[in-house]
Amino acid sequence: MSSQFQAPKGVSEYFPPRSNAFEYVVRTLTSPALAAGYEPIELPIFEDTELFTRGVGESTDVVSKEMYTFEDRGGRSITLRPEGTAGVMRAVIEHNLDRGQLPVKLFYKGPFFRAERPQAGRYRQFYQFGIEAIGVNDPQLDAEVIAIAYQGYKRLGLTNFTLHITSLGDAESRAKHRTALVSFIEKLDLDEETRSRAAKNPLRLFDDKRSEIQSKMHSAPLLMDFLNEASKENFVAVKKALTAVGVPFEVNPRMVRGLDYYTGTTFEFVHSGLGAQSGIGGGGRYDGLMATLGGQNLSGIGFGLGIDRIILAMETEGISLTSMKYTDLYVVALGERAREESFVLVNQLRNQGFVVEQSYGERALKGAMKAADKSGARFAIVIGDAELSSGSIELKNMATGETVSVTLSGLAQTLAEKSRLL
RNA sequence: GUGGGCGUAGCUCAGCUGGUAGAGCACCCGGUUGUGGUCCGGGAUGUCGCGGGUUCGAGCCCCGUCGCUCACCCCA
Repeated sequence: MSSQFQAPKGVSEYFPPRSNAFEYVVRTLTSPALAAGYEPIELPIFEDTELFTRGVGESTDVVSKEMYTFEDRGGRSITLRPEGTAGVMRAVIEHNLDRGQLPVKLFYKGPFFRAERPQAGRYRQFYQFGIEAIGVNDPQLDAEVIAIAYQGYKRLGLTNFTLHITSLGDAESRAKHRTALVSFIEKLDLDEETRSRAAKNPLRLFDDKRSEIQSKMHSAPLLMDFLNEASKENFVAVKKALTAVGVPFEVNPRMVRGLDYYTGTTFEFVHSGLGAQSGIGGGGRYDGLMATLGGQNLSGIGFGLGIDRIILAMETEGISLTSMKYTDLYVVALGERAREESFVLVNQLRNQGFVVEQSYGERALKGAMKAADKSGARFAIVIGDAELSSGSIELKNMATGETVSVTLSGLAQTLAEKSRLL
């Protein structure tokens, strides 16, 4: 029980049966993105540290205290990626992906790293699925990105979640609001730490969970009320498009995102069954990011969805996660000669596309059948000397217990027919 | 970085005011010379997180330490 090595603190790990859910979730989230023409991009897990300090923003907690940063052997400062968008933008700029048809539509998945104190749904290594659509600023594209996330959650069977959206407007709107908000906050009685947080980004105070802060912020000026005409129209168009495709949302003018690059439409999916870390995904538009990183001045929009939290959410909703393993046939062989022959048979069936498992070694038949049951296989066969000489086997339906006689040579055919029936 | 809770079998946990370590599940074998799920019988499994202290005696009390966990800040 006291194993010599333990996984590093706060990492999420997946092993059977739960790992089946992990693969399934990633696959399911990917399909709506594929349906909308997004293409995969595979990127490094570590990047030049400056990519994040400049892209994500020095004032964010992510950059100022949560990055895994180290020096490589060449004396370069390297950081394990804490989020996905900055790396995607770097690759787009570096490889000139934005020189052709726009928008560039990409999706990615993989591990991300933040050196935080772990808690329920928060890990130091966690997994995200994300998409980015770069180079076009169209409210329909905003709605498309949000709808892709929404469809992913729905396909997984999730229901207890809410989509919060707001608009941070354009630079002009934000500047006006910031002035008003800062002068409002100056008049508040705040502790030193909170005040310094507000100095970095005054919007952060909207997101403070402490009730005394919330009540003080109750009458704070909302960015929503400072949107200029263009920003307002844009937000109306996004909402209209979402409604048109049946994506329900709640406008939440107090919503704040943790990364500094967001502008315009921002959104967050919140699940009700998760405890303190309830965000299962979020994203938004980023107007200045690409230029900040040395590329063209193109706008983009994207999201990141937390695979770990989605799996937790599915578990709290009682969505069955362990039944995602699928096996057509379990083969039990009795005796030396039968084991040799059945090994060949099993391989043939696998090559024909069936999912086939088998028993190994000499096992008691009862135990082997139990293993067949545990495997979740839909059918099982037993092969011994009798079957080899007669060429006929009993194909057993594990759910009903019924058996039918089939010839060894006709097994694949029969299996294929039975599969089609179910 | 700050605060709470918890470390006993593979898993979930019980263990009285200190007196020789338990249950359920899972696993293996058998009841049924070759057909799983239910039932019955049998079997294997523990540095009681680690180190020290108190005591005739510590899983239990005290100190330290490590780990896990939940929450705050923040976020997927």
